[in-house]
Amino acid sequence: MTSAELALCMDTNPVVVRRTMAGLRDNGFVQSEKGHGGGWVIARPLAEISLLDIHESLGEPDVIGFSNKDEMSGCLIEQAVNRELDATMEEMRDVFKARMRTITLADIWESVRERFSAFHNYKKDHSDEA
Amino acid sequence: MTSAELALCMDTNPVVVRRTMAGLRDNGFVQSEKGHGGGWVIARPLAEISLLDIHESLGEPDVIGFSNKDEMSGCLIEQAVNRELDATMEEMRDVFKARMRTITLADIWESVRERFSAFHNYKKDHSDEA
DNA sequence: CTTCAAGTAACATTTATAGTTACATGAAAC
DNA sequence: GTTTCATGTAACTATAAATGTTACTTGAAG
Repeated sequence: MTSAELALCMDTNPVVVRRTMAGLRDNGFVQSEKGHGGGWVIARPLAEISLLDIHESLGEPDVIGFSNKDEMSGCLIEQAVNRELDATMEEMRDVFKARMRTITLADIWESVRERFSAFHNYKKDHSDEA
Repeated sequence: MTSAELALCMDTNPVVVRRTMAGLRDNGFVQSEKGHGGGWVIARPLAEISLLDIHESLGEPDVIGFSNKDEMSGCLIEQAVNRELDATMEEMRDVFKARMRTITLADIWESVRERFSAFHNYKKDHSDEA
């Protein structure tokens, strides 16, 4: 698919798509081609791409919604609170990574297929109603 | 202490202090008085104020640094990813709350005292050097 | 009745993220 | 080969959330 097509799907801009995909390309998860017939293809089996791979390829944006206002504060109270918060943030990041590591795009795709089947069967079972 | 004094300590603005303290006051953890000699006092023993109490009093700002772009998306793939992310976010929030619940201001204060003593003893032991 | 301090609404500033424009690079089609 | 299509990327703009500020009101003590 081209960046323009992906941008349409994701309701965003082709340049944003390219920026986002750049990290995935650098890490070998997708490939891009210029010119006629160009665009993006997935470069590895879905089962070999974890959500953690993607997160890391996107530059590991911090998954914690708070941070120490001043890491080098001279305030002893602030330091004491920061020690607790730092430990908490580490534990939260570990939880995040542990989960993301185990989930692959193959899992996501399978999850999509299951839901789609359920929807399809529901429609079939109820097609003669009302 | 007055809001102005606290603002100086925290390198911020008196109004910001009042806004922030408002939730703590509404939940009974601090009290405020107007006029001469007014200001803020802590209304309960430090051991009875947990970091979770404070977090909740501050309106439970979300501790997760990411979110589902579109919770009601019709895209089956986005939904599948969101199911995984939602479960992850829940687990991360649980980790956060579990920790914050067990830490009280008394713990923080004790931690400050320990560090201060260590610093004080270090200075005493090295006061005749250089 | 003056002074001090919180309460609060309205506004301004800042910062990070996302979106956009513009142009360069390179590959296929004609 | 030159036109077309698509990525690569820098620079700029817009948007939104958090924080800071101003201005004014309420209420208590001197």
